[in-house]
Amino acid sequence: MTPAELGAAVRAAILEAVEAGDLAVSPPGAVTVERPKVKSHGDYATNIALQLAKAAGRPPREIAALLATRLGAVPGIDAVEVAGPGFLNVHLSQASLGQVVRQVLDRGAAYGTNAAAAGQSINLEFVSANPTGPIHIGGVRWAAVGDALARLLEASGATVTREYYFNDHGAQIDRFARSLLTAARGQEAPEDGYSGAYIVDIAKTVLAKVPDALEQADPQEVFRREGVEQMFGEIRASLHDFGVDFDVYFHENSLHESGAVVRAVERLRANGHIYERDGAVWLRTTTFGDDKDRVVLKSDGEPAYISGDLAYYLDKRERGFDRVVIMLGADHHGYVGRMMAMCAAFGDTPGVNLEILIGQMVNLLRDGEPLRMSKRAGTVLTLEDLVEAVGVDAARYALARSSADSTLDIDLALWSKQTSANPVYYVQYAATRAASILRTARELGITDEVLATADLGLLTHPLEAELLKALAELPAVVATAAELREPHRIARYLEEKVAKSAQRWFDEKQECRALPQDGEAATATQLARLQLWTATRTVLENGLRLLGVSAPERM
RNA sequence: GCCCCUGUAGCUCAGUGGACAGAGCGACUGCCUUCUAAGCAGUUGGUCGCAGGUUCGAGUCCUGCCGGGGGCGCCA
Repeated sequence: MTPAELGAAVRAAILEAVEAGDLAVSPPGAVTVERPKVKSHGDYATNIALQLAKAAGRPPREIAALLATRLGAVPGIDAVEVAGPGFLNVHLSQASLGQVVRQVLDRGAAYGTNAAAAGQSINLEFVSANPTGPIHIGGVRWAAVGDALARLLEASGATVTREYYFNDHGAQIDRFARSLLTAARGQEAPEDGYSGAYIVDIAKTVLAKVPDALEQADPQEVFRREGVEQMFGEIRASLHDFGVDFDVYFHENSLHESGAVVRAVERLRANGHIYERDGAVWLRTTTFGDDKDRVVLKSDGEPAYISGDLAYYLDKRERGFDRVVIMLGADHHGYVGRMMAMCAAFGDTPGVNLEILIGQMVNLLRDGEPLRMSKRAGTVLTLEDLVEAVGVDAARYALARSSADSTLDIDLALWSKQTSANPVYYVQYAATRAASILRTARELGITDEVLATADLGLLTHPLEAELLKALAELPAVVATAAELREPHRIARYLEEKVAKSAQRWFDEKQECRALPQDGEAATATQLARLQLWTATRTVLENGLRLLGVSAPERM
């Protein structure tokens, strides 16, 4: 019996009680059960009686007792106790616990997926770093977290488009182009320009591709066009090497060239939210809770930055996405108010049609001390540097295992350590251990056909029960992580629940050995244990895959 | 001044209103003839920043204060 099935059984018990006239409440839509921290509180517990007490107008313990009687008769449930203020503590039968293995094996790579977000069409925008330089650590975090979130949402049944907004319009790009031009001429970088060695490299590449670039009528335009394309190619390549590929790379420039910006402004004007003042065109975002109104078209006739966002949002909605999700760094949190107001001004619902996820900053540490990022001092850390220093798996895992609400310290010395100080290896090690045991079983001639006959009710050791319950949690963990947009929950679950209980089980070498010794045939219990190892390997693989991290066969 | 994030063990951090607050690292002690010791067990270590409030129940929700980070442009 899985947690979901138990929850359904509890709900059924409530319905029965209501029907029988024992309980006067409107039944809850779904009942969730949780794993109690204390062993004596059973395999699963629910506080549903406490929740129903008010509506029912009866003491919670009384309701709990009522439900306990009904639940006690459900097959697979060994015992139900009423505890404390009105908790229901449920003990499952061993045979019932073991069935989780069957479910994991049947579903395989699909185990853990759920339908919580079925039918949703989500556009997830992340990274979107400007093509004026390589992706540095600010963007790296969103690459890891954003891609993991995309995988989670897909695992919860949503259709997800990963999108990268390519900011190839405006003053920043002009500065970039000017910097390339001056570099090509062998001059010093302009005052407000970009300097780094990559500027010189790109300038050279452009010159190699367009030898007469400096002689053309508008050389800066040549460097803009070619340089941006070059930079963008590099960004795309390093993201690809990081395991992150986008479905759509959207060019801001296209919004301006196609007239989409003008159309978006006209749409807002038609909705009555546009006015003119001091020669500029304003969006009255204060109508929808923003601090102040925002200029969308500057008095010099140029579009303000936000106008691109207006058109972009509209474009996404017109492409059929009912949910537009954007991940931004904390340095952009000031945009949330105006973006939400913009969403409302279009007649949409902020928080539903538009969702903005703010992630906190990252610091680079050296010897435990924060390091100021400085191009001149050579302390800029790019995505490529990070991958080179610690590897894709360790980098993605470390970036995704912390809550995005917390600032993150990147400690290269720590992240590149191949020890237990580095949790990614802890999880991967458990996965390879499972693989190793299963490999040996095959070598001993234990075939899948033989394994399929295993009696999972033989998994009666307490450490086996712990592991079974850990494996049973994956679907709920995935659903919650997706719903809360918190991929780090997957990592913590893998570390603290799955890998931990698998390792403890493995270490019980006297009582829980899975492989036969001395050329003997495998016992029925050992076959069941091998199936549990197979299920464990599957859960670790599925969980790591959600984070974009590999589950190696060997370490 | 206003807005967002944050404050939990010596350090790094989990903990979507539940029961006795957890993990890793560090320190100390054990465990390799036998499925991978990148592992396991144990000991040590907490006024969950402070003060109120809501609740049967608060690390979690609300208010105020204190500390840390970020943001408040006709920049992008």
